[in-house]
Amino acid sequence: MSLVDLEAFVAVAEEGAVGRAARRLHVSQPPLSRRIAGLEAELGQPLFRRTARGMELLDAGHELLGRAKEILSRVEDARSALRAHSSIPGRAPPGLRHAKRGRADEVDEGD
Amino acid sequence: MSLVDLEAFVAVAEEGAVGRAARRLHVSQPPLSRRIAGLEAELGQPLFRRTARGMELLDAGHELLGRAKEILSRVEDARSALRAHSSIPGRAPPGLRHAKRGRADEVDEGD
DNA sequence: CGCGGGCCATACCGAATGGGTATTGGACGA
DNA sequence: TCGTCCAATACCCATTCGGTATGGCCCGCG
Repeated sequence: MSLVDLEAFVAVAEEGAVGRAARRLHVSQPPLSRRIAGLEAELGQPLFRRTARGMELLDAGHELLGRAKEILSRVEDARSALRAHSSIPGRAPPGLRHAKRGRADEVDEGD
Repeated sequence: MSLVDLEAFVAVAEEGAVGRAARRLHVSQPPLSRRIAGLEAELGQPLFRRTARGMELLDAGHELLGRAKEILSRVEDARSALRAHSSIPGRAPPGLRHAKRGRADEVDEGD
């Protein structure tokens, strides 16, 4: 269970369909579908019921949804806290992230 | 910032040295060292000060430490809640995780 | 003062992860 | 029955990631 898994899960839960969630997350449907399946496998139980027109949250899924959102928001908090806390000792304006061994530095554009 | 990053960070913070943390996490030192460096790069600021005998938490590091532990514990909670909640609709005893596309199913032995 | 042992960082390589395209199969509505 | 929307699978390639080997630094001890 990684944070990416949780984001994927939340997106699918909220969109009610892998395809739509995939568009929302800017990935294609199959990887996302696999990710959900992998998450369910890891947890040892299904989170969704596959219907003809999408994915419907199961009980376990509901249980997870709240917690997942909670966790993701804490992560966001941590990120911004760190940003705020930014370099009280030795600052360095963002923009130069000197990531030696690639770390994509992704930007979230709001389309 | 992934959960693995956070675990790594916490381990290093608590052990005070990458090498010891690496042993604790059952990985070798270089990947862990890289992971910390990557995390710092991603956050845009150092979390540790490298001294001759280990890693010393910086302010930003302290800030992160609490939050990281909090997040990790929530994740654990989610896991056990899911386990408890286990398959009220359609059970399936653990042991068969049918993970199609490898998901290592790691077991944490307590050495 | 040189040697040994602790530490972290880098270089390099091979295995595993992960995303993308193409495709299949089921369910529904026109 | 056909067209559409859905998720799952098969396959392939790029990227990520961990391990080994190595280097450089700093300290304490003989």
